[in-house]
Amino acid sequence: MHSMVSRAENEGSGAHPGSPSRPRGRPRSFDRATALEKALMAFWEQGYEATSVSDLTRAMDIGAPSLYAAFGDKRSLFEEVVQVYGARYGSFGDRALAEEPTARAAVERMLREAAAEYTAPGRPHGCLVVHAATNCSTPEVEQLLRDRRNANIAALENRIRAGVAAGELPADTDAAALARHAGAMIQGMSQQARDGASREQLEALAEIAMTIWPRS
Amino acid sequence: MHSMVSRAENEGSGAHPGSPSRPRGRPRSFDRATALEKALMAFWEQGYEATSVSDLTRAMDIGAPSLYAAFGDKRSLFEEVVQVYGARYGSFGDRALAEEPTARAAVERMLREAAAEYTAPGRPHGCLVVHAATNCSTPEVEQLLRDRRNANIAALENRIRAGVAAGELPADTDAAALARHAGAMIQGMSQQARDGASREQLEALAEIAMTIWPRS
DNA sequence: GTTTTTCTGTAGCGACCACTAGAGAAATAT
DNA sequence: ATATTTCTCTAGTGGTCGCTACAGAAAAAC
Repeated sequence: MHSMVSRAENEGSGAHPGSPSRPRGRPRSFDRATALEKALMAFWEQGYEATSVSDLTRAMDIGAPSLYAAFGDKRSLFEEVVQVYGARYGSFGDRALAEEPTARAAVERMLREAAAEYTAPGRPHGCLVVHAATNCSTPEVEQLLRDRRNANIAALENRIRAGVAAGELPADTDAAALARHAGAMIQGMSQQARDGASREQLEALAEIAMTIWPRS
Repeated sequence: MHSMVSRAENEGSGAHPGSPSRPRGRPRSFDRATALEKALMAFWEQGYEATSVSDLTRAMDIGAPSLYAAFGDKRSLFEEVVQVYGARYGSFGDRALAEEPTARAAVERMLREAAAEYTAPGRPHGCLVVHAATNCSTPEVEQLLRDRRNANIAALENRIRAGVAAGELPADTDAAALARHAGAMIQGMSQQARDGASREQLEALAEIAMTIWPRS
């Protein structure tokens, strides 16, 4: 009888009394979004398997029963974390694809932003989606992240195809291969960021990678 | 205390009596090299953390005490596995660097061979060194593999510098960035192989990556 | 043969894993 | 006030983790 997501989230702090749809019983004593952010950082830094529920309750500063009441179980919490991560930290790629006028400019911006995102100070380096998956003994989690990576490559390919159709790239451009190359660059840069590469090193990498593109 | 590597390895089966330096007591009933190969496959497929000692004893078909007597502990066994992996499956890069006449040809061959190696049938896809590390709760193991990856990039850079010195590449070539790019390609291809990319897809990727190089 | 050395199988160690029952505390509604 | 609802805390569940003590089996040396 797990209760699932029952309440209406209480977007703000929700401490003011007399609120329209305030639930009946004792309100929870921690901020759900803040706790979720702490869980995100823990998973991002250590990966799914290596982050124990003890780690999570310590990082989120709540008891285990509170965690299970608010988020279901460890895997549900992680899936919610991946969703928040995609919206908050992993959206630069989609933004570049949507906003830049040409595919080449979009990919160039994507690679440059990845260089910055993956080495940003104050948070774990690299990409949570790329790193939290490997070494995972729970197949469903592994599949979840694998699907996301492949979907990103498919999105890249679609954007490149559109560029070809628009005449900004030669008609014989191998869109699938170009997409895979960009995907590999992203994944390789993520790995190297974990291994200590600096932002400058990754930017040099991104610049070089762009020279494979046909000149506009 | 712990006996470490005491015996002289008994290269062959060692079953023939009257051998010169046969040890005194009961000989072990399994072939050490075969068991090590089984452990290699298990670690390669699942990663370090996700491969339990139970998994290992089942794959190697020996009891836990035999495993500990022959290999020390789980981490020692893994370190030996990494060593064997490097010699047996991870040497194509070093070979390409050593045997090809130019740096460009070496990297091109390295990328093409990676496409084949990382998707070879009958064994796990991708690179053990890249994948067995992430999500690892044992810092020493993580560091061991990180050092190996960075050493590979350093080797690439050295080879490229030599190519510049030999006049096969322009004097202003950014050797470090070229090396990082190739390293990222390798790591990205490894990741994509894990995610289902075919050999043909990776080969197309490698071919494209080579166009960044100045034409000889 | 006996003695010595080493391996193998059973069985289990303490520690940690993800997870939860149950009781009391704290807020609501009436 | 009382009754109701929900959260939080303590404590502990069975399960698996990496690892090992111990006894018996199997080979060597003598």
